[in-house]
Amino acid sequence: MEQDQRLAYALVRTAKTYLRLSNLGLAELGLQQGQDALLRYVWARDGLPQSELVGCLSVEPPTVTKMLARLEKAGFVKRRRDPRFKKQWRVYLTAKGKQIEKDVQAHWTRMEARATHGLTAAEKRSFIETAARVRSNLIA
Amino acid sequence: MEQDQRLAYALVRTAKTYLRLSNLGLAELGLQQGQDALLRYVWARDGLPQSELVGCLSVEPPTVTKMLARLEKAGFVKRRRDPRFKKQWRVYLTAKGKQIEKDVQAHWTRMEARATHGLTAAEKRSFIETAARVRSNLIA
DNA sequence: GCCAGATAATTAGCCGGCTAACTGAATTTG
DNA sequence: CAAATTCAGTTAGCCGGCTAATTATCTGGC
Repeated sequence: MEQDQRLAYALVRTAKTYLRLSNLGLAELGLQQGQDALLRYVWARDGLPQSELVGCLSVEPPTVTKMLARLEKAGFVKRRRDPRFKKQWRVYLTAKGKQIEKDVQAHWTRMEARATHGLTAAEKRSFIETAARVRSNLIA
Repeated sequence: MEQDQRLAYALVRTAKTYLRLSNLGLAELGLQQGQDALLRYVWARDGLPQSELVGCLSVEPPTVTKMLARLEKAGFVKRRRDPRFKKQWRVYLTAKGKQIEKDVQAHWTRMEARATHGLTAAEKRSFIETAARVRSNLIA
């Protein structure tokens, strides 16, 4: 079909395929869908404000509220009000949240190897660069 | 961050950005999220069986059930049982469903132009081809 | 012909995403 | 200082996606 000539179609279809497969691995670690994406930022900076997650994840505030509620319920993070700036919540890792980091990173590494199998370094670099240009076209 | 060197990260992030923007345009036409993707197959073959949509969209049966229920409620399609093969439902366009086709295709064309702005034909082709290889790596 | 198994679709219930409308805290401004 | 505004986060409710379990309809083998 002519649709198959569209970059957008290839992009979205491939991303969906990736996410579907990736979620299987995450489920084995006790995580759902985009929870790894959120944890990534908490691993990088323990205690970051909730509002910053909204920015990092490019997602709306209610989405973060729900995700954190579930991650907290599942025992990966806990939230505390900032004592000086009380309208703000900060997100902290629990022991369980810290422990799972290396498993998730191993999962990402495995997924990346599988996705890029048979690509040269140049092909991979070129794909990433084009994706970045497409994204900035869309944001502009 | 090192994450930015991963193809998968670039892929998923760009696709999300695309979908978010695309949905704004679809909303103006009275459609939601993936409803255009489903309609595409009905435009190509009016009266196709519901089960075929499951295959085309690479999605699970309950997802199609829900999407069709909403598209039907919104008046874009109607479903009829196959008279000979009664366990199967077929999906037909309404007048409204037919009318909207050209608007959606114009939307896709606009989005594609915006996404690929500044890319050469070769860059675009190369991106699509790499995406296809990544996808087949993941499916295998 | 009849019963077992495969197949088409549905229901219930969960998660991630959104918008709209709201609460409560902090800051700006008259 | 008080009122208005802006900002952080929540709640409700919708949609697209999933899995698990169920219903209804074929199809095959005995």
